[in-house]
Amino acid sequence: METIEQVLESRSIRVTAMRMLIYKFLAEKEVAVTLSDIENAFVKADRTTLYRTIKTFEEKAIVHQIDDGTGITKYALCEQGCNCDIKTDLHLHFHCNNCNETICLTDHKIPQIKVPDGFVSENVNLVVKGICDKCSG
Amino acid sequence: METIEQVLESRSIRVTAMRMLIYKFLAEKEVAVTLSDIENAFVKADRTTLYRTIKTFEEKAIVHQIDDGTGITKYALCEQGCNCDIKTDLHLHFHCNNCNETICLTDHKIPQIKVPDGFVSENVNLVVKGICDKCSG
DNA sequence: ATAATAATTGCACTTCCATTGCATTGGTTT
DNA sequence: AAACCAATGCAATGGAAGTGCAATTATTAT
Repeated sequence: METIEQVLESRSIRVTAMRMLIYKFLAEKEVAVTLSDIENAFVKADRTTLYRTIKTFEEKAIVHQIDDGTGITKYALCEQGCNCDIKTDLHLHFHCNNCNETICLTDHKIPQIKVPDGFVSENVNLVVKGICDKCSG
Repeated sequence: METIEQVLESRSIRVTAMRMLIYKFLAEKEVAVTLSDIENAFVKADRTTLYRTIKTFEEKAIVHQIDDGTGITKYALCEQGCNCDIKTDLHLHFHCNNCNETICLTDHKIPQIKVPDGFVSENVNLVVKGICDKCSG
C-alpha cells in the first residue's frame, strides 16, 4: 500500500500539508466532487489554492476531470492503472438525476464508437444518466 | 415541406419575427451553436430574448442542448423524428478539437451501455472528440 | 547555519456565461 | 377600443473559472 507521500512524490509533486489533505479527501470520497465541495470541506483554505492543487493533480494524472452535463466540472481520483494522461483512455461515468452525484464506473469499458468517414476519434466522453443504486433501492 | 410557421404552430409556439429568424438561423447551420453565436448573428436583438427563445424551443423539443465538454452550452435543431423530449432518446455528438465545432451525428446510434446492478439508465450523453472531416482532409 | 532561490499559498480582482426581475411593447380576443 | 397575456428589452445578479501579485514556505547552494 502506497502512502500519500509516495503517490505525490512518484509523480514529482511536492508534498505539502494542503495537498495531502486534499488527496485524502478525494480518496475517501467514492464520488466525483466539485471545486465547491472541496471548498466546503476546507473552509479555512483559499479557493485558489484548492483550485490550483486540483489542476496540479490533473496535470500529473492523479485526478481526472469529469463533465457530467450539470455544467459544473467535477473531479475524481484516478484508479490504479488509469491512464488519464493518455487521450485514448476511455472513461465511463454515471450521473444520478436524483442525488446529483457522479460515480466513476472504472471497470465498465466503453465500446468502440464508429464515426463517419473523414472523422478521427481521439477521445470519448460517455455519461450515463439515471438513478444510482442508492437512490433506486 | 413544412414552413417555419407550421413548425412553430404545431408545437404551440407563437409565431414572431424574432423566433422565425432564429429558427431559420439554426436550420441553416449544420453545426451546434452557442448563445454567443446567435448573439453575434443578431446584434440588434437583446441577449435575453435570444436566450429565452432558445429555452422555449428547447421546452417544445424543437432544439436540443449539447454539452460537448467545452464548458459552453451549445444548441442544435432536432432532426425530423428526434425525440429529445423522451428521456430514452440517445444522442451522439462529435466535437472537433481543431475547429471547435460540434456536429450532431443523428444517424449514428449509440450502442446499449451496461450499468451495474441497482443502477437505472435513463439517458446517455455521448460526445466523441477528435478531428472532423473538414479539418482532417 | 544562513543566504539565495524556487515553489506554494492567500488575497483581490476580472471575465464569461447563465439566469432573473421588472417595465415596456406588441399582438389577440372579446 | 379595452383588457389581457405573451414577448421583448434593459438592468442587474450569481456562480464558476481563471489570473496577477504579494507574502509565505520549502528547497538548494554556499
